[in-house]
Amino acid sequence: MNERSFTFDLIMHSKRNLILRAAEKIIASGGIQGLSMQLVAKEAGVAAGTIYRYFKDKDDLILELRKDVLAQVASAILEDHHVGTLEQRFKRIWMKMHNYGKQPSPANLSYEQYAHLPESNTDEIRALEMKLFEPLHRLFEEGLAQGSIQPLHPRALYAVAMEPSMTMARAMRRGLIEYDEKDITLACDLCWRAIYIPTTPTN
Amino acid sequence: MNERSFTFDLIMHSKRNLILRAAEKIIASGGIQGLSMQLVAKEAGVAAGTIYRYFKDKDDLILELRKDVLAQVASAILEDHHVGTLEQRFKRIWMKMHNYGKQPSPANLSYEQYAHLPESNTDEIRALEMKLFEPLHRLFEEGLAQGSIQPLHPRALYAVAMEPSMTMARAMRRGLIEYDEKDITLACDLCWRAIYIPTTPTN
Amino acid sequence: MNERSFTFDLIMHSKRNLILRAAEKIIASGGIQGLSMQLVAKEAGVAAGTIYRYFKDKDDLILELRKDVLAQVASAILEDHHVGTLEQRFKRIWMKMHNYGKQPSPANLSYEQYAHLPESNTDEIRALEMKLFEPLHRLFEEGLAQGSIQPLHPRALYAVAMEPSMTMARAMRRGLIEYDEKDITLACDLCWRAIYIPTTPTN
Amino acid sequence: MNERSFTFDLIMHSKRNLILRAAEKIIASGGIQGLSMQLVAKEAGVAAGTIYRYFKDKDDLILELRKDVLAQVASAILEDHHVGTLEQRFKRIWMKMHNYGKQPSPANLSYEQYAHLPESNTDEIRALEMKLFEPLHRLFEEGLAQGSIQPLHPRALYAVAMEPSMTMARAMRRGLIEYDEKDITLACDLCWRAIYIPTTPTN
DNA sequence: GATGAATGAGAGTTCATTCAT
DNA sequence: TATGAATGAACTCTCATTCAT
Repeated sequence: MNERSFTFDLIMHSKRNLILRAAEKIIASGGIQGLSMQLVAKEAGVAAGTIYRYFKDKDDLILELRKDVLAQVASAILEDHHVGTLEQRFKRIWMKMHNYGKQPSPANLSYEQYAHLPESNTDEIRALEMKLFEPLHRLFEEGLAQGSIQPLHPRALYAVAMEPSMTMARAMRRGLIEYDEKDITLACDLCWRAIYIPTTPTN
Repeated sequence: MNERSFTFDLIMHSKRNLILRAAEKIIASGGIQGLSMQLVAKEAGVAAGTIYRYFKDKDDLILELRKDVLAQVASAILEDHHVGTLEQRFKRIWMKMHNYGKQPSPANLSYEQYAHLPESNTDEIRALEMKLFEPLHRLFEEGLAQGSIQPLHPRALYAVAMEPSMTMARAMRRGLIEYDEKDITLACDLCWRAIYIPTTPTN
Repeated sequence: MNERSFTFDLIMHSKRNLILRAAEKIIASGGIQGLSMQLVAKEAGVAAGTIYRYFKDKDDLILELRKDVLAQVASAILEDHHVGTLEQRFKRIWMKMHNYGKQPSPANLSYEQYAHLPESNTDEIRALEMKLFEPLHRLFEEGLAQGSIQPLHPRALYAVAMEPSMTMARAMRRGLIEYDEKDITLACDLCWRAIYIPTTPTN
Repeated sequence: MNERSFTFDLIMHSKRNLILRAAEKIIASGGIQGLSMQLVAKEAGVAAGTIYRYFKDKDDLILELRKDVLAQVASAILEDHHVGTLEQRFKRIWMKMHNYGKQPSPANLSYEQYAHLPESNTDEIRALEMKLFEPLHRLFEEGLAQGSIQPLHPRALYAVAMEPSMTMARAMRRGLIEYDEKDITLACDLCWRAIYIPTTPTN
């Protein structure tokens, strides 16, 4: 049964994955509006009916894709997140986020399509987000605990210091502007200093 | 011709506006996905065919609404933008943006639906954005000229110092968190200090 | 407004009727299973979408058709129902029902498709049935009141004395058997005598 | 070959039967419309493809089920059909039919789904019907031969005297009415007297 | 024999758009 | 100008049937 299960899982996973990747690609280029089940089927090289073996309906496909992409983003951004000082860790995440957000990959392009859907920021997504980005959350908590980060809610710290990374990446990707290495480094540093509280030597 | 034109314009404008407001409301509550021409017609109290007298097609309606909403946002945010010191002007805009972004008005709710549409960030929208937010742009340029603001492209300055205002507003509106007055003031101040360069006394 | 309403009603009614007749015809020849909205549209000579202006969905179309056909049957059967003695009235209805049930008209053929649908014998249909066949019901009630009909619930009287009329008609229509006039008259008479109580002369 | 054949037949028959019972149950609760091959497979605990080993296609499954159910009904109704006088035999069948028709068993509920399908009253079904209900047919023939039953075709006799039994049973099952024992007995007796010719003593 | 994943035609339904009034 | 009935292409989803395992 092991052998069979294993093969089964591989096939299962591969076809499911095929469909997710196809949907991701379509959303990346045409937005959620452009996502039709026929198109996904065609892009994935399966029959339309097959999609429904792996996903309950279109909404379910979108939800699962969202979770999948969220995991991709998190894993890309949080690589090596625990190495170094607080500042090093923060800046590494900032830069990885920036570099990830800059590229026009399907995963990244589709990512920003989900964020602003009304009604669809379900608890399930939020809980997953919480779980996946826990290291970032913890980084802020640590800083708060040792008094080296401004006393704000982690989400506010994220808004002030991290969101600019994505915003700038998006602007670059869209060709609104071109930054050189120096500018990025400066922006990253400014973000860090915005929330950092230098320990004042007593004397 | 004047008299007739005037009346005509009024009617024209009122009906066109009726349609835009209806579309705005629908997008605010159901997203762009939920926008159907029949629904707009019903909400606006006109016949479906009438919409096509004022807008070429659905895409045109959305584009025009986008421009309309952008103007609303700009005017709400940039009120009194030229009064006071650089810091006062910056903080006034930051707070207005935050307060505007917090409220669940149709204009605001529909606003974020447009931002991330692929393919549709046309030059036309960008040019309009440029024009409408010119005061903010000028504020940064002034600071750069007098050396009191970090040497970054205005768009980067916006990303670092302004975007957090909207991000926090959105989080509040969605009930992800609650900030009190003090937190907002602190966040606003941190954003300002992130890009501000204090003038060093010469001695 | 009268003029317009009138025209409107005519058009409204004519198109709605066109669709009902098309559906009736299709059900008559292929059963409810064979009823597809595309087919109805084609048969009625309208676009598929048009059906949805007049009927909420397929179920609604079927329900409305059912009501329509029920009314047709009732009016055909109950013509002149109040003329003559109890026996004459009973036998007239019996014969009309028989003659109606014999013919392979779309209305009649589709009629028997609805009767045995599970779950769909809604209160609405039952109430309509009650109302439309009220004269028959009253005929039984009269006979019961004057003691000239067997003391059974009207529905039982219907089952015993009327249903055979339809059953025989169906058998003829399906070519299972051929009756001549004499047989029908005999069967009709037997049905009447089955529920009739002769008034016994006192002496 | 005998031994193997026997086992084979048992298995064959048991699986085939499993499928028929599953289909019967599904039709009983959801009508023929609700019958899908995947549902039958699930209910029967076999794979979808397996059904096609025992039945050519869906139509064949329905046809075979129809025959199966017809046999069930006939055997339930005609039990002990040859015991007693003509009247006793008739009334026994009438009552059995009534009692069978009253119960909401899968077999009975699915039975009435087939009766009114157009196109499908095939000669095969008719021949089987003829064969299965032959005892009832013979009962009528006997009565006709000895002049104690009205001179009508057996099918007409069935319509006049037997069909009411089923019609009343259906009405009870559907909750349209409640009869007590006395009413049923009366109805049964009326049906019998409707076709019975008392032998007139000569002088 | 038995499985059940895969197929794809076809179902019901929606909706942007047109056009006679 | 304004209407809204009508259109029909395109949508999501189901399901009878097949076939490699």
